[in-house]
Amino acid sequence: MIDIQLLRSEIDTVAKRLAIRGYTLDTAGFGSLEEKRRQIQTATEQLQSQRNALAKQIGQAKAKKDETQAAALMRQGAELGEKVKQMEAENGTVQEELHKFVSLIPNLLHASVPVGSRPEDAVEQRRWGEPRKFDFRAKDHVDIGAGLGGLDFDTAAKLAGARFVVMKGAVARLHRAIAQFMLDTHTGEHGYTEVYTPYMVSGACADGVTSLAKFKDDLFKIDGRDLYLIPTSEYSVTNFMRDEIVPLEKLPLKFACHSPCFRSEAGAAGKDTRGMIRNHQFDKVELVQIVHPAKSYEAHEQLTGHAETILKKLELSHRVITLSAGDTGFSSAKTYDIEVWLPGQNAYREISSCSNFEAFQARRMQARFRNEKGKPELVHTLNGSGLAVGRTLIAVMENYQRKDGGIDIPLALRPYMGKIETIEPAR
RNA sequence: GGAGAGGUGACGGAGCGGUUGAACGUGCCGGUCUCGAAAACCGGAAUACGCGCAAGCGUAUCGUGGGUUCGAAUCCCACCCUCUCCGCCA
Repeated sequence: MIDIQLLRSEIDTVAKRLAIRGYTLDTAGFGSLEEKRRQIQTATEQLQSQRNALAKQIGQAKAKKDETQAAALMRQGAELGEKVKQMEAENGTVQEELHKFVSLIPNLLHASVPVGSRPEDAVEQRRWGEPRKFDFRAKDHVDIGAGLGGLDFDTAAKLAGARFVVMKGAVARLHRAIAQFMLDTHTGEHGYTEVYTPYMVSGACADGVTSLAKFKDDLFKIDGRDLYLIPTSEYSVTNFMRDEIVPLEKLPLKFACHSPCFRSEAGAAGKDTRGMIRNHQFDKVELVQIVHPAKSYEAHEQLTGHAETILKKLELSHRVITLSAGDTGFSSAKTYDIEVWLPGQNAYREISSCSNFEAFQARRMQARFRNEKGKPELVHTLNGSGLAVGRTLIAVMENYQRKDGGIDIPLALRPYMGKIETIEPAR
């Protein structure tokens, strides 16, 4: 949520900044809603004040045993009470309306975010390694997986329909090894605390990290309950801070979480339907940081670096881009995507998204710290994939494939794979 | 799933229909004392919002949401959560 005070005091500036990301702020609509709110709230509070004063007088009259006086005042109170109730209801409605209006506004972008709304408007920050060259025609992970007997989309479809996968044997183990490797790296070398969380969260938590009203169609909801399957553990982990005020010295908080992620992919019909690039269920190791507002951009660079480390250790060529204004997510002020080279697609594809949300999420979930003056202040929140496990598996399979259909295990993963150094094609 | 107990400020813990935003204690901040510290004593300190140039005034908040009442932390209802016992279970 953006700061409503800012909306009140500098609406034109806010509108201009939102326009950069292609969002048209209804300034007139806000103005009239805000005016209405001002009137109703003031009127309500005045009535409440009258009611409270009257109640106090009645109390005093009763204390003095002046029953006549008390009875007269109580008649007045009954009348006033009705008015108060009506006004309070009206006030509740307008406050809710205003809150809804504001909560649907996306975050303001950082000044360094490239203008534009197309993917091509993203700015490449850096590139690491060379796309691997093969002296044979490189296959994609679907064909490699079939050859290894390790990826089975037919069985998955039988179980749950499209966009799922069944992994078997050494490939399933490799998938597990990748997750372990990531967690160990982030906890052992980057100072993150490993956490395990619920895979379902309440609607309030979902609304804490983004707009539930806007994005509920992307989530799987538990039938008849206020519970959603997490589309990323950002949903569970960031909400550790919901309604909390932590001491200054606790910051920064750094959490790493391995979890499955569930996404309905409602708007992705026909996109990336082959293989396991875009599934309803995938594993991810998520990095979450809760930091002092003055440190969030520094933390953003570090967190992105932590995610990149995984790819470097796996010797996978990748690049880092700053998403364009139009592509930056609803809650984010600035996002770096890390894209890994996929020979099967002959392209760099997203494997991590690292965002600084500034106080946007913190304001939604009232996540605060006690600042240098001892006053509560909103924290800044960040997160990034470190990395998507399924897509990393794809990258490993495609980049480490051999002409005979087998794959080599990257050195960094071998400690997690027993004595296995390769996965050989199925007979 | 059944039976019971309970959810109050940073924490412990009173209050159980009326000057209670909330006693008291601990912790915290400032001061007195001290060479310094401890102890003792004095004082201060919640959050959000509204109106106002400001001083200030007002409103809301005692798990959440409703209700009763002139007035609710206190009474009633529903829900959530925690604890104890029983049952069941990975």
